[in-house]
Amino acid sequence: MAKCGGKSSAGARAPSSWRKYPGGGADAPGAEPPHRRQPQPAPPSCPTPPFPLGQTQRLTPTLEGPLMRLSRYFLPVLKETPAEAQIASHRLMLRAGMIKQQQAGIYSWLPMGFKVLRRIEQIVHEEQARAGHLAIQMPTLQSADLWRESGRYDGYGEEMLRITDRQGRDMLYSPTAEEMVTDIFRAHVSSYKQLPLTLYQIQWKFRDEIRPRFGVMRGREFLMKDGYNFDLSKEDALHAYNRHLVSYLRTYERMGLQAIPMRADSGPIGGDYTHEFLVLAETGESEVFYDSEITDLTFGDREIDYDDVAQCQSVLEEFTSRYARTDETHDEAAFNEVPEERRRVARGIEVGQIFYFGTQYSEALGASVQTPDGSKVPVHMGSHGIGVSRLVGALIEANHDDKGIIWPEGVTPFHVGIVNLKQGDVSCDSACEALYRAFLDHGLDPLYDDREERAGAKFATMDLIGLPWRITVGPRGIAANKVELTCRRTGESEEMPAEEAVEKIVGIYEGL
RNA sequence: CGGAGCGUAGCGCAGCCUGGUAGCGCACCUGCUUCGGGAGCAGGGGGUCGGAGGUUCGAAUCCUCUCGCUCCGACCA
Repeated sequence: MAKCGGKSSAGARAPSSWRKYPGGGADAPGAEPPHRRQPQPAPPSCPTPPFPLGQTQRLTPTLEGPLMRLSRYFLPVLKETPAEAQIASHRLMLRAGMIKQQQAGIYSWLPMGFKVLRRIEQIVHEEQARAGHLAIQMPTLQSADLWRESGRYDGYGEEMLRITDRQGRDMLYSPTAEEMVTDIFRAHVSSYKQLPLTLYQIQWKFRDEIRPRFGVMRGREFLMKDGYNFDLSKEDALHAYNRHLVSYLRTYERMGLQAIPMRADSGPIGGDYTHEFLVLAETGESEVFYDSEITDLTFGDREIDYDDVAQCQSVLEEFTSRYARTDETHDEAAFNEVPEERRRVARGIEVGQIFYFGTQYSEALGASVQTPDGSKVPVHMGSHGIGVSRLVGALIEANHDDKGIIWPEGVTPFHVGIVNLKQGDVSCDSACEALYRAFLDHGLDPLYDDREERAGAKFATMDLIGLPWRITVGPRGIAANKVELTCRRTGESEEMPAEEAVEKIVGIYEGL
């Protein structure tokens, strides 16, 4: 995204264009339809669809249904830790068979890792839709000419991967997309009446880092949600800025993460108009300084009207009123005004960033609109990024123990693991099958460990891959009509009838 | 880009210094036993020793070049 000088920040990547957003992704169940301008009254005689809307986009059974049995799945777990992995998330992602490194900073995503990536994407899409933003998809390969127009082709430096095609045309693998989205805008928008507009995509990016490390946390190829707002005035653009801050708070919280907005380095632009979102973690790359009161703030289930300027402003003020800065912008004097017992110095992982940068690109690329008085003005813009692939690493950094990953319910690749302790035993097998089908019927993703393995191996695998809930089915319990429900995070177990366990798990996920 | 290190079976490693035609653990395959926290025994399959060139009767081992990866620093979503 675009600090003005051309360096950018924010980031992560997401799987690409073929990924399906059933029902349009945006209107996920529970998400209000995106009313960007005026609410549209429903067409009077809209026929009732033959199936309940929203249901089709629940999970992905069509893609993976038959493969949720571990015996048929592809989950290449490792007992030993590959030598190159230094930090917990990298180690655990390799051991849990989520990723495979292909080159320095470039990874393949194996089924379970890819599933987590898609869960994160789904949340991002739903929250973007809620804020009224529109999903698009731009190419990863872009023409150098567009970047010459903005002046960034020569300015960007070695981080940009430059490619030449067979005709000798200069191209590049996009590290960010201000130029291209502005090109789209200028081609199709010419009136203030078409504003405000916010377009975003979830797309793979490439930055040729000198030294990739920490697995997907600092790769060269990464999946990122990058969004761009177009507004008539600075005032409107600052509302877009606030709106993004609010929607980002919601987005991270749904993933089970606390990401603290911190005043960031705005580069040559100056001003307060950029915030980074940091997840506190020992392995974070940034040193952060904050008032401990900031970590008590949660978004909760408060109602937000994203068109309400005052409300978005007040949320921003609430979440940015305490001292919270990275080492880039740290101000020792201001920090010292925080009561000593509340001063915290820690480390954080940057999982997102928002900017307002004004008319830098709209002027360079000629993106302007006509105002009511007939004059032509360049639009005010901002850009915003969420590091989707990086978030997978950050989530694990923030949620693991010595046995493995502990997924928050919001992003877990499978909602529940079913462990059959005695494969081949008729009563155990049928109890597991019944559980498995019951979860599928409720729209949940179960992972059924039906392998011919010993109990210890199955437990170790479940602990490693970190599903939040495990149901253990053994001959002992089945004789008493009981299964065991275990919480991965606390390790607590409880015996209960299978139906009750299903009910409990379903209840937990319905409450999300 | 500066400094350091490593490439030997899918993974983790030994062998290299002191050249003699490759080994261990895990994983994998077969059988038997075992079966609520990564089982035991027996048998078995799998390796252009990153690549190229050189020295030598002979190179995983010595020399040169090269490619890849990792770590520290600088940098960074």
